[in-house]
Amino acid sequence: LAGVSPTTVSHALSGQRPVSAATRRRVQDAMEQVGYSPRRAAQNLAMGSTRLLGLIVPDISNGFFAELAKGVEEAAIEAGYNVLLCNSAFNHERELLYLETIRSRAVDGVVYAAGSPTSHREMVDSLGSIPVVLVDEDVLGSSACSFVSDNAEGGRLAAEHLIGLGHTRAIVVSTTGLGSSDDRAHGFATAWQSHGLAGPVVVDGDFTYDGGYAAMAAALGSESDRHFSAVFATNDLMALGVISWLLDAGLDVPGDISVVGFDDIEIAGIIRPGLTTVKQDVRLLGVRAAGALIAALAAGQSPPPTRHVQSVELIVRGTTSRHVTKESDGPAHSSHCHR
Amino acid sequence: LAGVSPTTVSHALSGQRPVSAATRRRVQDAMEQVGYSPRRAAQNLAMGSTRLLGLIVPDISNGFFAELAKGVEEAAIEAGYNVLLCNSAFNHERELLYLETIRSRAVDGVVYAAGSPTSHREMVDSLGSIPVVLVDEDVLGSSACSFVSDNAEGGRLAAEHLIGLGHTRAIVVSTTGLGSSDDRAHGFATAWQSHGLAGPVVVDGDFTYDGGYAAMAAALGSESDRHFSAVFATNDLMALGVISWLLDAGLDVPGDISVVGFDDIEIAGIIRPGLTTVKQDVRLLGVRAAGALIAALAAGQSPPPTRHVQSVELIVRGTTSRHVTKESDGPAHSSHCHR
DNA sequence: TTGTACGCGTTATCAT
DNA sequence: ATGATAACGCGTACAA
Repeated sequence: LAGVSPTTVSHALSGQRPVSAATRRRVQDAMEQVGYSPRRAAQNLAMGSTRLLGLIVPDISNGFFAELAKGVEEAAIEAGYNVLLCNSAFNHERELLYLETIRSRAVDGVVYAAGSPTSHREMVDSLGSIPVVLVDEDVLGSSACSFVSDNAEGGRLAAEHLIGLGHTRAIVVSTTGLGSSDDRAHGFATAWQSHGLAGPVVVDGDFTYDGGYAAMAAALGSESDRHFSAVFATNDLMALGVISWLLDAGLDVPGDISVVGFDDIEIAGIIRPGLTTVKQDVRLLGVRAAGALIAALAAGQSPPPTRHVQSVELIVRGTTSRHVTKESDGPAHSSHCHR
Repeated sequence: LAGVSPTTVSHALSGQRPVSAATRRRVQDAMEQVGYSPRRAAQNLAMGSTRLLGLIVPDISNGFFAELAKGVEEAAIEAGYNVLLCNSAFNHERELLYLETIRSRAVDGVVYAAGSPTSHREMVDSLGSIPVVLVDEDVLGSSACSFVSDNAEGGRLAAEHLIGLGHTRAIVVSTTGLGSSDDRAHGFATAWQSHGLAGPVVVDGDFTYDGGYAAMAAALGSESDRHFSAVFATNDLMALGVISWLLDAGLDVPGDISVVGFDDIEIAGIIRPGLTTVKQDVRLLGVRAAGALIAALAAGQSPPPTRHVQSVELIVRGTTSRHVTKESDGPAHSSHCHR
């Protein structure tokens, strides 16, 4: 060193106790000279805290989780934390491996975006006393702090929008079993029925572009039973798949069928016509989730088991239009509905 | 503990020296009972290695870097490493902060995707002896190991494709100063000129959808000097912006103008017509970069300063078509070209 | 205002 | 095949 004891160096940096200005200068100069910086590993060992946050996501290359990661990182760096990227790749073994990593690295807290409805409970429990916040998906039976978008409200907004345009028959393309998707579908159906309309048919499909395409194909490919003029897909990628299928089937969007999505991903505003969708601010969800976690950490506690619901917004673009009842509105046999 | 010395416990786990089967069992049982797992911080301190990789990206929510992160994580976890997410947000101060983080956390190695042409050299140098691999962008004057897609070849493929379709006049929308974009534009121009065609006009624009749109607007909005039938944009988002502008200007794609992009992002295959583009495998780029880094780490060295170039592939979709010279091929005053 | 001594949990070295 | 001891680098209670 340059003149003083290790103790003084430590306090000069942490400010935990008074250090004379002259001494502090000498310490800082010495640091500059040798390019010294405290080794985190040693600090961890001495203090018990790592200032490291674990971020568990199923697929970081998925735009949703990438956006979430951005928000989490933002809040983390702001508070002097770093983020350990844990990509479970929808693989349970990988998830368990990361659980072990999180324990052995003594991560201070975890932001857990499960992304699929499998065995969350077990995961959350096995974190033991490590503080966790859940994002996007609630975990049944677990009293953990969670941050979700108002999925049901989003479904309701989509329904009200379509109803306002005169639509009376719709189908919903949703990924059954996925909490967020179910909530969106349920919110849509509830609003739909509250207007005295016949409950929308729910079609199951993967939470992807192909899933949306396949769902439409499976539900409507063989039969010509198109008693609907609108589709609500529980995410934008599915909605794009739905639109592709409709176009391939020779139908016009929104001329024949209106389509509403969910998320407001970048493509939604790029395609022509633009996709009408329910926008959720995923980055902000990440910022808030990590913020709550960090606040709890600062207080030496786990975050309170509150369910934080973030509002969503309907973005009206070009894939929805007023429904007009016309002769060509469906296959011949459906016209008896209008008698 | 349960019966033996700390030394034996350590060796029972590491296998660094023979331990009797009975003893190993007792150790394992004891571990299960108390849910013990070695604290990484202490291992770091004792061994000097953290098995942590730093991943520096400018924007994790950008599909390119998210995909890259996925590949890096994959290779890392495979080799028992973890990934520290460093999102610089295109902010130099943030980048310096992360540099300090990387040093203090004693990260074993760094995967550095600079993403912009500012001050890389300084960054790489200040990492000191920490092994680095560069991804996507080379760093001038730095003899670091780098992994890039064959950008020039991609540009060439795009040019050859358009030339094969009979196009003779093209413009290139590129982000000047961005190495990868410049390489793509240069590869295109070189191939173009090698066929004796008049060099393509290069228009500058941000590396985004809006950048592509604005570039077209700036270059062609006021004048009607459309002496071209094809556009090569150096990434897909820009290409989408270009297409949007063309459509807004009342032009047909590919009827009037053919458009080629670069990257093959998901949207490219979703939009109608599909975007003809040059595909690069970003995930694989990440896997290879991290793999080389880890291999070097295992050998106790820095990765050799080789420039690894990964091949790219032309994906022909619907935004390119044969160029036919017709009356309506341009504004009236341009027809004198055909005399 | 500064210094001393100890502990954090693990591994390397040497000894048995 | 196992045990004892000394680091690793830092924070902090305690003493000065």
